[in-house]
This record gives sequence, C-alpha cells and structure tokens, in this order.
Amino acid sequence: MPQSKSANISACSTCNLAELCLPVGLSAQEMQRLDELNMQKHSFSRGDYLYRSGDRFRALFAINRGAFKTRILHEDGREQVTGFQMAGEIIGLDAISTDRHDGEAVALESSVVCELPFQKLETLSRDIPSLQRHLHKIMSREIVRDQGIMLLLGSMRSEERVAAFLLTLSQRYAMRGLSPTQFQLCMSRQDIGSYLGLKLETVSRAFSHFQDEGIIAVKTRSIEIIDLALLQASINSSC
Amino acid sequence: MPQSKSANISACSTCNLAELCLPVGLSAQEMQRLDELNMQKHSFSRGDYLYRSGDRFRALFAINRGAFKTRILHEDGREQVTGFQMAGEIIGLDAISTDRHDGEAVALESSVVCELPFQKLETLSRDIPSLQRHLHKIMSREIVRDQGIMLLLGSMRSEERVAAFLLTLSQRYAMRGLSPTQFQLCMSRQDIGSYLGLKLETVSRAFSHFQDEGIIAVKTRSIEIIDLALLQASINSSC
DNA sequence: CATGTTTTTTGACTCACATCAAACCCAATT
DNA sequence: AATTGGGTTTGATGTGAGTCAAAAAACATG
Repeated sequence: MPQSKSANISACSTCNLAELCLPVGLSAQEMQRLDELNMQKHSFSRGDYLYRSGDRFRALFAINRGAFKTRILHEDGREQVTGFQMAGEIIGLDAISTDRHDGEAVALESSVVCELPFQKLETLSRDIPSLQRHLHKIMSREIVRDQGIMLLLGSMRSEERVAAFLLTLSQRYAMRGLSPTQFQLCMSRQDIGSYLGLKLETVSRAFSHFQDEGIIAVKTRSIEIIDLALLQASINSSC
Repeated sequence: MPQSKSANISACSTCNLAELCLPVGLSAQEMQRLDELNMQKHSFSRGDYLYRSGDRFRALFAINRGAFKTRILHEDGREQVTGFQMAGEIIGLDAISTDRHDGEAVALESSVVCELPFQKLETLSRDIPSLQRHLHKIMSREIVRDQGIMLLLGSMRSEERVAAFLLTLSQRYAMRGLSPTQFQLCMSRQDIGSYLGLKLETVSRAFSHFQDEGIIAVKTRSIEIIDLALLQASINSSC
C-alpha cells in the first residue's frame, strides 16, 4: 500500500491539465516496479504497455517527460487511439481503465509513444477530499475533450480533422510555455490517423496539402505552423 | 437555493446508470420553474431546450420518464448528438455543461427528445461526500461510454454503427426490465445519424438492409430484433 | 376527412477517403 | 559502403457513404 503522506495540492503553473501536484510518494514495491521498468528500458519502445497492476491502472501518473497515448482495444483486434498525453498532464484514471461498456469488454490501455520516465503521483485515494475535487475537474475536462473529439470524428472531413489536431497541439504547447508554431510531433502518422479516424496516408496527404498551400512546413516529425489564421480557417471553410 | 436535506443515497435497482437516489428536493423557485415547464407542455417538442440557468446546467437530473439527448454545438452551427439519456438515467453534469475546449466555445446542451417530465435530484453540492463518490462512477462511465463512441466513430462503417447502436439500446432496455428485442425508438433518424456520424439516409438504408436480411423488423419508430446473434455478428463480420 | 407538414424511404449520381502498391527517406547495423 | 527495416510520401484505382431529388408514409390540423 502507498505510504500515506500529507497531500500537497495546489494549482501548478507548469502542469496544464493537472492542476494537481503531490510530492512523489512511492511505496517500496512501486519503487521496485519502477526500477524494473527502468531496467528494461530497452524493451520499452513505441507500442509497449506501460504499467498495469492486474488488468487495470491503479494510480494516477503525472507525466514528467515524454508522451503517451491512450487507446481502446476491441476484442477483435481493432484499436483506436483516444488521446495523447504529454508532459505535465495526467494519465491513468483508475476507474476508467478497465470496465465493461455495453456488455463488451473494452480495455483501456496506455502505451508509450515517446520516452518513458514518469512519476507516480498518488493512488486515487478516496479519503483526500481536495484530491477528489481536482479529480472532478480532470474528469470533466476529459469528458469535454472526448466530446470535442466526437464532434471531430462525427462531422469533420479529413483536412479539417488534421487542422484541428495541429491547432490543439499548438495550444497545448503554448500552455506549457513552448513554441506554439514550431514543435515536434511525438507520434506516428499511424497513431494520428487512428486518433482522427483516418488512414495514415490520408494524414500524410493532408500534411502535404497544407504544406503546398504554405500553411505549414512539415519535415517528417517537425512541424512549423506558418499561417495560423489560415489553419484556423481551414476548419470552417470547407463545411 | 435548494433546501438542504439529508441525502439518502443508495444503489437503486430501477435506475441503471444512476445508482444514486435522493429524495426529490426542489426549492420553491425550482418547483415554480418545473410548473412553468409543465404549463407549457405543448410548447415542448423535439428539439426544444430543456432547462438552463444562465448558460449552464447547474444540477443533476434523474430522468423519470421520457428521453433526452445531449449534444454539442459548434459556433458555426454544426451540432453533434453525443448521447441519448433515457428514463432512470442521469442528465446535466454541471461541470461539463459549458466549457472552453481547446479555445473554442463549445456549448453542451440538452434538448427534449420525447416527453418531458423529470425530477431534479440535487445540485452538485461539494459537501456531500457520498454523492461525490457516486458522481465519480457516473463520470467514469460517461468517459467509458464516450470512448466507446469514439471507437465507433473512428473505426466502424455505417452498418456496424447502426448495429452497435441497436444493440446498446437493446441492452439498456433489458437493464431496465423492458423487452430487449422489441422497443420504440425515441429519436429521429436525423438524431441517430448525428450520434453515429452518419447521414439520416444512411441510417435508413442500414435499417432497410437489416430488415431485408431478416435481422430486424422496422416500422418507422418500432424496432423488433429478430436475430440478435446475427446483429451482433454484423458488427465484426464486415471488418 | 381533406390538407399541409414532417419524417422516412428509395434511387441515381458523385466524391472523399480507403485501398493497394511502389518509391523514398532516414537511422541503425553489418 | 551496402543492407535492412520502419516510417513516410505519392500515385492509381475502387468503393462506401454523402448528396440531391422525389416519392411514400406518418403525423398534425382545421
């Protein structure tokens, strides 16, 4: 069990999604597990699973460095990336990790997209009311985010989706004090496609097209947004 | 303000999503508002707004009778139905009602799909810890549900989506002790389409096709599932 | 019951995206 | 320098679902 320590929760300027800072309090066995993971560092590559106790995540993690993706796995092998989590954000909401949805087993998993280091924050303990309240915010935001993606998946066409994707990335970087117009993608075209409900070729074509239009400059994983306004516009114009 | 009364929370066998029962505690003005709504009963039709204080829902409602839809509105007029809530379920999570998502104003609204009567449950009061805990479950489930829809929107084709939709409806009715094979749709093809990311014609065609196959029997809003196994199969087969 | 309105169905056509396939780039390995 | 392999780009082609349109059915109204 995690060593109980006084929770130290405060709005955190560097964590955008989080707003939730706790001293890192790892139990002995969790420390050991972390070590194991670090030991096997080389076996960790894109697509590998992160950390599961049993068949569900039991804790919240604040991502220190690197980026992760969350995805849903259908039993028939279909998978969908449901989000990308970057440094300063939260991953692994306990309650939603594994659950039955409409009678079908839906496994929610996290896999490494980029690098791996992370910090265990705190197990989702029922008895820290202020943590709970923050959790509400996080979950609410998760829902709002999901609903946004639903809008995207349900009613946008390919280039609009890619534009929207780039813009949200841009904003997330901006929130973290990084350049909103020049950044590295930390996920493959494949993953972007899965996230946006598109095939990787379509994503690539969208990038190329935006580049031809002079809206962005792409060099594989490096993105520079040249005309942010045009990118914005390309979401609404074509509909 | 709502009259504070002792919360009486317990697992509720008739409420499937809820698991949350409170004595109906309406304040005077809320009672009045409810009366107003009942007065104007005839002015309520599909698509009308339900109940908003300011521009956000301030309370949780347990739906007593009828059905509602939740949707997102984009400023450019685009809308997407994000879910259907039926009797015995919960509607109107405060925190997510109106929020900024990725810098764009996204309004979450509820509109009446079928009939209107509802009961106010309790304002989302921070000071009832057991309510909070239940809220977690509800929100978790909301997230899981959303993620399922994302899977659907992202990687299923039209007939699979419609099949999945019918199956979840079936299960929800079953959970409520109603017939899982014979029920009335309480939403238009349009709404189903919006929910599934399809056009209404496509939904109609899917229904017709399933009917031709002898899997279901459709008569406008009346659905009978004839071969549940085949319906199940049609989700996986075509992929 | 006749009439107007909305919802649903059906058909013909089009187009955006998926699919298939080949070439390319870049980094790691030998 | 040559090889291998994953990720990316690009092109040619096919198809599922959108679009447009019109008829039919369901529903509402006087």
